Amino acid sequence: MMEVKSKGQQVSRREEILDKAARLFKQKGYVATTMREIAEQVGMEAASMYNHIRSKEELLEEICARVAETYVNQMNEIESSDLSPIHKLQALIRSHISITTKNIHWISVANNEWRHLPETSLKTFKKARDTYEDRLAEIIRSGIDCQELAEVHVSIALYTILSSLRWIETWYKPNKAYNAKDLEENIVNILMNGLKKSG
Amino acid sequence: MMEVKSKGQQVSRREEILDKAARLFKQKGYVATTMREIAEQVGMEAASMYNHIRSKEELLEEICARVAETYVNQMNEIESSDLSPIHKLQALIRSHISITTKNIHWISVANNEWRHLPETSLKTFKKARDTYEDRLAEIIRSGIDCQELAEVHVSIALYTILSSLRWIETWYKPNKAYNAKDLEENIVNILMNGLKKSG
DNA sequence: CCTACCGATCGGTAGG
DNA sequence: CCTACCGATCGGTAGG
Repeated sequence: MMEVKSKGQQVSRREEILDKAARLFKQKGYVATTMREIAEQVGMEAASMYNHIRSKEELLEEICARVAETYVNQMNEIESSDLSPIHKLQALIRSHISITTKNIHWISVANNEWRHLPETSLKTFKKARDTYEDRLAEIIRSGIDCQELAEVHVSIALYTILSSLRWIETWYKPNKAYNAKDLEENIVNILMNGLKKSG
Repeated sequence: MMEVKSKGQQVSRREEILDKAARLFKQKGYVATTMREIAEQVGMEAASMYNHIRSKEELLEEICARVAETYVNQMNEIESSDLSPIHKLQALIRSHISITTKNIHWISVANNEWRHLPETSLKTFKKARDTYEDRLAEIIRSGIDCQELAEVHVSIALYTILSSLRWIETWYKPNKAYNAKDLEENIVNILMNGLKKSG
């Protein structure tokens, strides 16, 4: 449910193209990835892909749109819960890390290649992202107001949190000295104790 | 001295090309930026630029190399100081933020476009980056050993710090509600208090 | 520093 | 799903 890409053995040809594209877009960047390279990964000629997709841009659009939707769904769930601000924030961080480690290629593309979206979907994506940030900022603000959080500058705290989370896709490798749970515990610890009012 | 790009009124044509290129590379990405666009910003024909530079790749190489050098110089200074680990870490974070806000385009390009470097300079860049990370990790490790820092996972702490700093170039705008000093204070606060041993 | 131009490669289409 | 192919654009060179 919090998976960006579809699962199961029998995925459609279209899903396969999307997933191979996401991997290549992450690895080489959207502009530097050619349709011929994607086709090679899928195992067909470049021209044949156009029976399943409309354009290269459409691939990027779908990847970004699904990622945005996943984040919004997560935010909806947590925001409507009855947790206190600090616990909402904590839940969001955990959920964010979990989504990222599970869909690392897709998230990476949405985070780094969205500026190459064509105008209409670019606008939509930016709006979704801005709304997400506003809602997270509101949670931080509430936390400060009810004295659960230290009196940091809201937008600096916001971006410090998002930065720490967004960069997971850059350096996280599942086969490291720590697993996704360790990652979660450590990051939550560093961020939350830094934000928590000590006095 | 900690400036990546050269200052002064009378910069050479080459420096002008490099700086315009850095701005465009940050804005559109290296691959999506054309030599014709850079030329237009400089005010000449694309072909004319080749009297000042060798290739498009050379522009990226020089930008990345200068940024890497700046960071290494900064690390050398702080590492050889007689500060305690926690104060070294703090000094590094402050210096890092200062360098970033002063050379935002160049730093952004080095952080996001380095993978498009040609093989030889790619190797050099990666090595410089890895060494930098190792040295920073060593500072964190010392801080944990002498009980100045909490017992976090070193590499997770390392990347959480670097992430928070690297993303400044994405969202920092000098004309915001806070200036570079505010930014410094707030980030140092969030990160350090999260790392500092509370007991 | 410009005009003229080139080989390579790109995203995408026609037609089967 | 493939073969054949096209218009556009790219980084870069020749020659002045």
